[in-house]
Amino acid sequence: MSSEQRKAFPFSEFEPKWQGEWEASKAYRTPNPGDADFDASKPKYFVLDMFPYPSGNGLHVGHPEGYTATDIIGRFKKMNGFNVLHPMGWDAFGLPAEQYAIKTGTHPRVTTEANVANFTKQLKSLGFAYDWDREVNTTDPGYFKWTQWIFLKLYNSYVGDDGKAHPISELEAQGLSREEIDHRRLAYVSEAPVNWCPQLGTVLANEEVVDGKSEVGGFPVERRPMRQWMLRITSYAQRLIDELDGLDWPESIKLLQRNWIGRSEGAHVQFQISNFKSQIQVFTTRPDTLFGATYMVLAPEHRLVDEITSEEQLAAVEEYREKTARKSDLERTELAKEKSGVFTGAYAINPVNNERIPIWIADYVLMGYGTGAIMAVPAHDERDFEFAKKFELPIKQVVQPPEGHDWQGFTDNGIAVNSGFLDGLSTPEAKKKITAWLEEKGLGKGTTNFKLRDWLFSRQRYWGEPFPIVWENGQHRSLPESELPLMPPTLEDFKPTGTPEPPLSKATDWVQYSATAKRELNTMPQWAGSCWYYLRYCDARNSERFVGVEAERYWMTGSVHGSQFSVPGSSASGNNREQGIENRELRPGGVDLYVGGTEHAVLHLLYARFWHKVLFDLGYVSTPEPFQRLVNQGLILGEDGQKMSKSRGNVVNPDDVVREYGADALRLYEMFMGPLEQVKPWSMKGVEGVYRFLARVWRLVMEVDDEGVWSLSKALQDVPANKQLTKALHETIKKCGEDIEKLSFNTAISQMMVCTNAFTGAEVKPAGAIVTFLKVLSPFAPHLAEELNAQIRSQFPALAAKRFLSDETWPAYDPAALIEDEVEVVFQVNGKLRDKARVPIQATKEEIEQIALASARVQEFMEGKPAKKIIVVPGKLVNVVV
RNA sequence: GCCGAUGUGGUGAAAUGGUAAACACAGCGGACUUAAAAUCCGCUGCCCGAAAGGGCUUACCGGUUCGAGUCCGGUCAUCGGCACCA
Repeated sequence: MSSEQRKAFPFSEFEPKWQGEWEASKAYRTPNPGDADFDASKPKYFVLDMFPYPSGNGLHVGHPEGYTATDIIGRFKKMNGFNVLHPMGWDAFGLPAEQYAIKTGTHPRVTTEANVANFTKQLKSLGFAYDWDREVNTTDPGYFKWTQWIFLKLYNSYVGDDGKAHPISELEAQGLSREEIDHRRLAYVSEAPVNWCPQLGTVLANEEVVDGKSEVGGFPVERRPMRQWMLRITSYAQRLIDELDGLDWPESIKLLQRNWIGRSEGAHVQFQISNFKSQIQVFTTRPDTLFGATYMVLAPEHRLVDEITSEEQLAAVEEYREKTARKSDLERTELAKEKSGVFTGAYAINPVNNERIPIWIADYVLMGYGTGAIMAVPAHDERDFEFAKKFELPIKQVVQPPEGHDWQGFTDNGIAVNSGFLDGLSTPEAKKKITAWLEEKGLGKGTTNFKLRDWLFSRQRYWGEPFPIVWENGQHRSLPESELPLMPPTLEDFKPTGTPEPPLSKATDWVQYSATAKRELNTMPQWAGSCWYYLRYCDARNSERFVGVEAERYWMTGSVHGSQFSVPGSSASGNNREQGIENRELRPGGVDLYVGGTEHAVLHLLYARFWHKVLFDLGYVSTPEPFQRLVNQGLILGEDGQKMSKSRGNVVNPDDVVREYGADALRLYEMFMGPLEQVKPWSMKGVEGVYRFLARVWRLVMEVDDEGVWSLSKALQDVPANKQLTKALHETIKKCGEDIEKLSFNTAISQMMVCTNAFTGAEVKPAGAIVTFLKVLSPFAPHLAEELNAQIRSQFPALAAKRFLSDETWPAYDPAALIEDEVEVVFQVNGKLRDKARVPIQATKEEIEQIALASARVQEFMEGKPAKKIIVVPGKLVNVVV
């Protein structure tokens, strides 16, 4: 549609006008506790979007999907008397900005600023009710000062026996040595094999490596040992699993996190190495199969390999180790099907039967999980089974499967056989008994293992938060808080060095902290800033603290007074959940609703929960969990049903849609497409459909003359709505209110369409009822609703909202208006629909039954047989069974 | 391989165990118009039938129920996640 063509309603005039008025009057400013206009009697509602990375491509149609959903909820809650916190900000550190900067030579701060300006303009053109005074930007020194501050909290904390974070000073008081303390810090330095990506010139977290390639860019990743900063997230593994229980998250996302953390129960078992002093410790989830262990496998990198390898096997072992080391992770997983390995020449003693069993090395045993060594039970483990077949190692049955299963490769529960004192026990019983036996003999111990590894937290980048750490005499120490924020150096050349040496090394002056101390050269990963931004929104301009005490308490718990949490996690148990919803103080999460994509299920959402728990343990926040309710919006596909991408040419630009159909149409369409959580394809025809709907609403109030000038419709009058319109209106108030709570926006919109169609058919338009309708419409299409309200106010000042519709109260529906005198009841014979009739609403069951039996069509299908049974559902149906 | 989600008209979809397909899109017909666009009104799951009407229909098979898109068991397909985790 060209711009010359007349628009169905002048959205391009009134949308910017209202955006300007809302901004000028700070219509969506949200006062904090302590502000003069703060109303402590109102409940709070914190509705959060996953803040965007301001990329150079600008807004994608996927962004407004979640943002419109939260905007509708926020506006609705405000009209229902809540103090609503609905903020927006920028996750602006990160690889793409730096990659772009390297390519173009423009400083990342410059491109980031330009991108933020563009995103801001785009978001403002959509009329979201954000409190822009609370805007945060992770690259702002006033923000990353506190990211660095939280890092110092991690650096200066350890996890005690109670499973909670404590200040490191407690260990100092106990007289622990410097080395012992460094060993316990939540942020620590480790020299370990890490994921190094040569093309990106940085290391990556496990979570950022997909199929052996970098998540950003898809470049190969290799493992190499490097000195890196790690965060001890594994200390929180159990709590990160347990405390999911109290959260209103999709079960699938909870499961994804549980699987990622990967808890498994089993035992550590010690195996003596024959003719050596050393022992091999293995982790197994099946200690009950110990009698079936016929060989052992060490990871090729295992430190005992050097010690135990025999002369004859030395060459073969060395060759195999080198070959494995050269393999990238990708190759190691791709070749997973074919087992490989080499005998070390050494033997271990099986502690239960003193049998000598060979020790092999093989790359199917991973150094990073468990102890990097396994006892192989080929009869009852698929991988061991394959390996044993290939290398002709003995396979010994120790579990009797149920009827009809082959014991070879049987991995489920059964009955222990050939297992001495375990014989006849079921698998769970045998596990218990052997674990007790091992513990008694000092040969092993029941243990829990997690797949989750500690979080690799340093990157060799320029565009990230510098660590507030200096090195002196080979030791690290933290900067005092007074030196925060630690600004990055102003580098002209921020390109990677081509070696693992970070680019900050080029800032030689900056690096030299003092005559004897140098700064840490790594920077933090992009996730750092997004781990706590929701807290900053509560008090975004606070320069004294990362978030004010009262602001945090109010927005996270709703309480203006003390915190209710004394024992972390205890309130998060399933039993308290129902109560917790009643009594919001008992809910573990602070943010009432968090909407964003699934792609953050295990990255951002896990990291943020971890930081939040540390801050909670240390007493800096009031809730054990950050996000109470999480909703994932579904991906929007291109018109061709494929994922939108430049190469496919199916990308829809929200700016184009706003230009041609207006912001309200874009908002409404994205909500009308289907359920929020569903994946759904874009359709421009669909946009036109909601655009037509908005035009119909417009024409309820406005009419056009021959010159194309719009004026208030003469059909609009100050008269009460008739019974039929009143019913349509009140049904709409009811259904939209309920649907918004359920996030069922598509059905709310269809109800508004039904209502509008009813009003369109009426000759006289009752102005008061239309204003009520506009209130219901306003969270969805705020510009149109505001404009029509203002138009109506010009002639019927008593009927319209005085200032903005968002200041109005959500209308109440009258249940009496919904009731009709007569209802249609359907008559079934043997469950098949045969007739219908309108009956008075107060008709008794007996009366309805009589009407049904009197129906000629019912009688015809009863074929003269007597009714065996008659089911009457008042107001609905009668089913006659013959 | 394991885990999860989803299967309803030509399309997006709707349906507290109670009239399947609301609301839209597309299509068809009509009104207005010199004409078109826009707007307004009507029709539109499939099969048989001139019609009245009848039969069938929520991926497939079976079960529970007076009654199943909805609940239970099984099968298949698509999408997403994880994947040598001992």
